[in-house]
Amino acid sequence: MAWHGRAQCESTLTSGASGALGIVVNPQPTEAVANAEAASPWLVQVAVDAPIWGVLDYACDQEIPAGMVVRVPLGRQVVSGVVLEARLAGQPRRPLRAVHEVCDGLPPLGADWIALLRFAAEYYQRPLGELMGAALPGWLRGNSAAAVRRRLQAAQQRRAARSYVVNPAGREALARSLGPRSTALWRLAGELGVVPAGAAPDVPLQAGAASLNEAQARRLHARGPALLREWRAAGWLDELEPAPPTPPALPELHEEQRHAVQVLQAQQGFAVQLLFGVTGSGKTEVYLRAVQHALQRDANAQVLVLTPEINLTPQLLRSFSERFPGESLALLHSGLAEAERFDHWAAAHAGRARIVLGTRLAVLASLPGLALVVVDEEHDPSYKQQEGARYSARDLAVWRGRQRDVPVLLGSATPSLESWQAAAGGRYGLLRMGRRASGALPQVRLLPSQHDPLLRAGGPVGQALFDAVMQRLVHGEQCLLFLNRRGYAPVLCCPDCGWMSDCPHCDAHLVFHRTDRSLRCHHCGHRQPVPRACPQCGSLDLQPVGRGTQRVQEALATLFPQARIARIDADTASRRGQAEAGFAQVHAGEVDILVGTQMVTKGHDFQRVSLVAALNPDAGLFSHDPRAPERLFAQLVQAAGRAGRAAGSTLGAEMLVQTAYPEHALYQALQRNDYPGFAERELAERRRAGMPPFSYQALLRAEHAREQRVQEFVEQAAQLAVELLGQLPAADAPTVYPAVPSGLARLAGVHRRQTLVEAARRGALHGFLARWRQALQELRSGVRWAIDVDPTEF
DNA sequence: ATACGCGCTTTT
DNA sequence: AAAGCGCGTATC
Repeated sequence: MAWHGRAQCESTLTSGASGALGIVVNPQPTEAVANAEAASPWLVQVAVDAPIWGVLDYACDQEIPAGMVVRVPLGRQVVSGVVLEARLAGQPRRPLRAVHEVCDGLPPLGADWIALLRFAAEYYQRPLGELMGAALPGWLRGNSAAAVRRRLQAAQQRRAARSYVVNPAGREALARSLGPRSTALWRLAGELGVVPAGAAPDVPLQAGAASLNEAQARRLHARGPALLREWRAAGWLDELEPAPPTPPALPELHEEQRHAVQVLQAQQGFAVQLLFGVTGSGKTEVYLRAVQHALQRDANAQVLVLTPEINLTPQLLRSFSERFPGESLALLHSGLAEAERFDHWAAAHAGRARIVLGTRLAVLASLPGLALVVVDEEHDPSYKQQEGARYSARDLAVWRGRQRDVPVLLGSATPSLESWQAAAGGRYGLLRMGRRASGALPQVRLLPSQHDPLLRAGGPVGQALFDAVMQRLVHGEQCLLFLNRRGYAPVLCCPDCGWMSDCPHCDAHLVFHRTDRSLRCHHCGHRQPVPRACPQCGSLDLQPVGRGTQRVQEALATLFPQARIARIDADTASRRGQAEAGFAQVHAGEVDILVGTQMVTKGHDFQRVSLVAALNPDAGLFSHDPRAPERLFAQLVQAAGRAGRAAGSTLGAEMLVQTAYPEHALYQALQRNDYPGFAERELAERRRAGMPPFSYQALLRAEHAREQRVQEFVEQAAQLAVELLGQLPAADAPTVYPAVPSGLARLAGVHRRQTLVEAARRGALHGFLARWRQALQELRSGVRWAIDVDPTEF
């Protein structure tokens, strides 16, 4: 299909500003307002990324198929949008602006992709254009059709890049032909291992340096690829045939894996399997086999593999690229540079990338050949987007599976209660893997903190934990200690007048950071120097209260003077790669004790760590957030998984929990390694309280700098809700709870309120939400608000 | 989002 | 009177 890049050129009167006297006659280039019937008979509906609820109408001189990406004028800028529909229109009611150009290099987005986004927009109560903006790579928004074409072409050339090696005859001939000068050409030749005659190769050639591909050559010299081809034509170079990838030997499956793989391979069409496997039970191998099966079945098949933010880094990626060396793999996550992400997105959209590995945003990618969806660590909270369109990537993954009638595989050692309940109810299949493939699960020991002398004296480590750590040190094994507070102390306090270091913008304490003597707000980023004296009474005796990772590190240095102690948290990891460097130190055995926040419990397997300890996890037991217990359980299980892969541990792997509530059911279940028991209790509680997954929730979140304005807004919202509920059948009507201040009632100087809505049926909730949202929009309140469907944070 | 206009306040 | 800015509104 031949699409002209320029659908309808704007007739820019460039001469408008150049009158003889230099008088600006028409400072704005006059745009074609395309209402002339003959020129632009087509009316195109376009979704653009702006907080606009409807779609926008543009004029065009040709039909454009649905799904095409177009550039359209919006206000005074030109942005990218997606064509939803084009039709021959009569006289438009008012003059329409013209489609600027069509991104003809991109194949149109498929009807299934548009249906996915329509669904997500409706379900999460957000504008379609906004969802599309989140789904399309940001690079597309700001670049012209020509730039898109160039970028696609460059990627094409990179793929086609051939590699060359110099042959024995060519070595001398090439050296002679180059002459003594032209350093640029010599750089190319040097890369091929050709040295000037007589020059002593003082730098030994690196292995592999003798082959050069066209992409590398381009970086060395603008005409690099052309030169390589010339030299090839002269017979000096040989083209290196890409070695056909050798399929790696497959590891033996253990019994549970074999069963899981068997079930997955027998699956036809849409079905969700929940792979409940303890840490180290070999879930990844099951994913790999399922992916392999899907790819083998159909040459056009694509698989989507989702992973939580942190886990993307090395391990899963390596597993996939090693297992499928010949397949094109696209990565989609926010860490990629914008243009690079576009390349990966385009590879997925073209169907070329057969494996698409990414974080939550990847669930919105265009995948014309989607044949399998895998969601690793499906319980992970990072699958829920917490701003803008607050979608759940896991839920949308399941939706996509149903839409395409393909299997979905959810994996976790601690499944979400939603998925667990779905499996219990038979809606999902359940595949259990309870055996660790290598080594035993760590023993969990609960250490009562209540009457511990060391803890009472204010230390971070009780007697039992001290002894345990000491033992590991003696045996040369590593320990990992974590707590969820970074900084030195969570608050600075004046013992004389009771003053506390509070954030001027948030309802939170300023955290004392000793290294740079600052007080910092971990919520809004506010930062100020530590006052010399109490700002309220002038006392010089300000005391740090509580413990953060810095203070723990300091205390440990005193307790274990012989140990090498490292700390990894958001502070030490502020600069890129610094965390990786810290992890590398641990791997290399240069560290005896690693202190950190939750950060250290994710993603990394430490071969020589045999003891993991949670210093004070009790806060998760009594939070007002109903999801705190399941998050705590998942975190502790995940942390435990960091230990005990140690093959050579003499003491055996242990997970220690310092707690004032060793009898608490959560810890008891943890100790028995009994996720099902924990889930059953939690679900019973949820059922009793009528909470999800036994009901469906949405949260109206509202915020404004002036407290009164938010308050008025939530009151009006409640009033509107009452009116709407009166119109709905009573049996079905959702419950609208009174508005309450959000968890952090004031954040960065903004006051926040929230209103919970709950219904027994999803349909009832959505019927209400759509109307409520519309009514709230019509208020034009000036208060920032949003509806969070299936909220996970309160 | 981004930009603009309106009406109010503050500044000159 | 001019400049400044908080707020509401439209973007096709």
